[in-house]
Amino acid sequence: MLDERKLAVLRAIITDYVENSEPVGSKALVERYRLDVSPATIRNDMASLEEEGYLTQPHTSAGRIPTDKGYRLFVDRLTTVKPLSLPEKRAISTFLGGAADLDDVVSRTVRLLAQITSQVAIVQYPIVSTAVIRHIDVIRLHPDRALLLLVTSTGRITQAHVELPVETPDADVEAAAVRIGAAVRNLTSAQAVRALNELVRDSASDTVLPPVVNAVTALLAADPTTRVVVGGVQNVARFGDDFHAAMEPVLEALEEQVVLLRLLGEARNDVTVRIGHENEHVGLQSTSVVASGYGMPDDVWATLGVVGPTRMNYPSTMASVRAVARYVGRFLAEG
Amino acid sequence: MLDERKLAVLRAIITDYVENSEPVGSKALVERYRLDVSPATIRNDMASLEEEGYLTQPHTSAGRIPTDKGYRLFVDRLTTVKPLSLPEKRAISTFLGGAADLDDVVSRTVRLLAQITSQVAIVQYPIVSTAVIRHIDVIRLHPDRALLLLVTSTGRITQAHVELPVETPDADVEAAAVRIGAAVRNLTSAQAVRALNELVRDSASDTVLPPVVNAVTALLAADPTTRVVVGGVQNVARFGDDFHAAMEPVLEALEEQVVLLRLLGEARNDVTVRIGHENEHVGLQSTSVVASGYGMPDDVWATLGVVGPTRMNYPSTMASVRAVARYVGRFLAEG
DNA sequence: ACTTGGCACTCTCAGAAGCCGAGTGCCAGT
DNA sequence: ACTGGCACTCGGCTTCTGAGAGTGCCAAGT
Repeated sequence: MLDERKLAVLRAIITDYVENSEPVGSKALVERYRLDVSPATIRNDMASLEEEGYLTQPHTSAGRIPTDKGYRLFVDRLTTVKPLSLPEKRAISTFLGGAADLDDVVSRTVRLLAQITSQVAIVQYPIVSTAVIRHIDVIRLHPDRALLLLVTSTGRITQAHVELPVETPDADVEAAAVRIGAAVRNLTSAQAVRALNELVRDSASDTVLPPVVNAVTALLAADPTTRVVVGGVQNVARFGDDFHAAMEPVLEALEEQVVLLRLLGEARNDVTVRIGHENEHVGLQSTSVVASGYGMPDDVWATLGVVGPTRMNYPSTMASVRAVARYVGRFLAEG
Repeated sequence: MLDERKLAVLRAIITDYVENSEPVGSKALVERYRLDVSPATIRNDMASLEEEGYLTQPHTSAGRIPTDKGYRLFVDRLTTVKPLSLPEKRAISTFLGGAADLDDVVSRTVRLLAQITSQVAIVQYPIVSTAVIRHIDVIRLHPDRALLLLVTSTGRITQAHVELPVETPDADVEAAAVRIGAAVRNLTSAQAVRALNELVRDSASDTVLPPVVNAVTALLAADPTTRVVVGGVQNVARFGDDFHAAMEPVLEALEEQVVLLRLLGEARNDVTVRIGHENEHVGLQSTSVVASGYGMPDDVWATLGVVGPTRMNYPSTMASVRAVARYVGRFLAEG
């Protein structure tokens, strides 16, 4: 059903459509791409491709445009992600190089991604559970309440409130903090939870320890504040003329942390693409998402990616996302 | 030059234009608003108002629309900010009531503001310098580097890195942290800086104290991380049909923290309005900004506000911004 | 001096008509 | 299996037209 030439035709149509945003016809196709056959032949191929759902016509007797299915085939079989050029790599490296702390790394990354892809960038903060705990701190703000701080090796700070028995002396609180700190330092989230369980078992009499430990465990386990940062929203305005209508739902979706987290999907250390209707969220069904996990090899910390129109340059976007993901992972692993 | 009736005409035109987004003519005006004169009379007044720069015509023989100057007069002299209704007040109160920590308060506020005004909301984090220091912490991440944490009474956490002499024992670092903490606890930023100066003077021999103190002072003084949060960006899509062109620069401006901070302006505890070209930023000259400081009476912590089209409902927007600012201030003062 | 009705004028907008051209599908011929 | 030819379709652009809304101005009325 799909011989070589038909695939070439599909590839050419997508390339052309991505570049010019106009339905592409048989004649223009043979002129611009060296297909070495006549327009009539191409027409037959196009009709066949349309039959099978890879192409569609906006209206009778206009050119063809790719469907989501067409893009999918293109991404899966017709393209290879080219590595970035040396200057591009160097640009990424220097741009990230100046980062001071974790916030800075994330915000630089999101700006960088948005800029080099001209799309909307999304970066998830590294997940605490795969990093190592550096420090725990309990700060008494009120007689009956304390602030719990947790610092990880990636520089990330999470916090929670702890209710305390009112009459607890400050010294006891401090002692509890010290004990917990000693117990979990340099452990991963999973190890820390185990260590804390033991700690509580060994000191059942203590009144301060349990509430604090519970709070720490909750922070470690649920990791409820997994944050997502968005950048380059202004690029939505450039998604295309046909986008002016569908713009509001897209902007709306980008405001919802939950939607974004779902969008990035489960983390994997390679580039994944979700095209048009493959996205669950209705507001984003005329967009595509290109995402990638980042972290160390075999240890994914979080995901980053971009959102753009389905009519996007997939090879170059995928290359950019992959490159940025690798650099960020490497950068965080070092510092 | 501006008798009562002309002002009434201007008010009617703005009211009508805000509602219908269409240039308004003399006939429609006398029909919809009880002006008790003939269209011809209104025409004379309109011509005069145009002469003086309060109105303009999109093209000859269309109706008139207000200029920035017209809106300015309207805001300054033709409107009074009405207090919100009881249900509205209650809605604000319950929406903010459930907030857990500072981040939560800010994010709820920005969502609330965006929703009730249908515009883009901007909320600045409370400035550290007017709050009181609750806790200071120094966490050694590397032999030559430590993380400095600063927690204020509003629950805000700021951080910085400190370079340390490599051979410093952990105990010294801890001791320095304790001394500094004791010196500045429950002081405002300004008081703390003074206290730290004394501390350094009294212990000139110490090698650890100075770098840490310097870092703390820098955090307190420069307050470089004054953050701004934006929400309701999807509302830009509703600013109006004529906005599709000017949309990208607006979105771009909303991404720049610096621009936003400038936009909110110096904090004052009442509502200020900046209309169209009164904004410095070129991308925002077809928008208006309604902002207000918030905090305790006579003690402004930060600013919040909304960005919308110049053709907005000023009285209701101003009322909403004022109400939210007051509630947030009160809420933070209590908790 | 202000207000009003009348009137001529301007200019946009919506719809109709018509042409152009790009593109298609199909068929017969190589 | 490919190609050239041909009839056909249909959206987009231009032009034209009429309708309608709105204006500015003037002369007359209060």
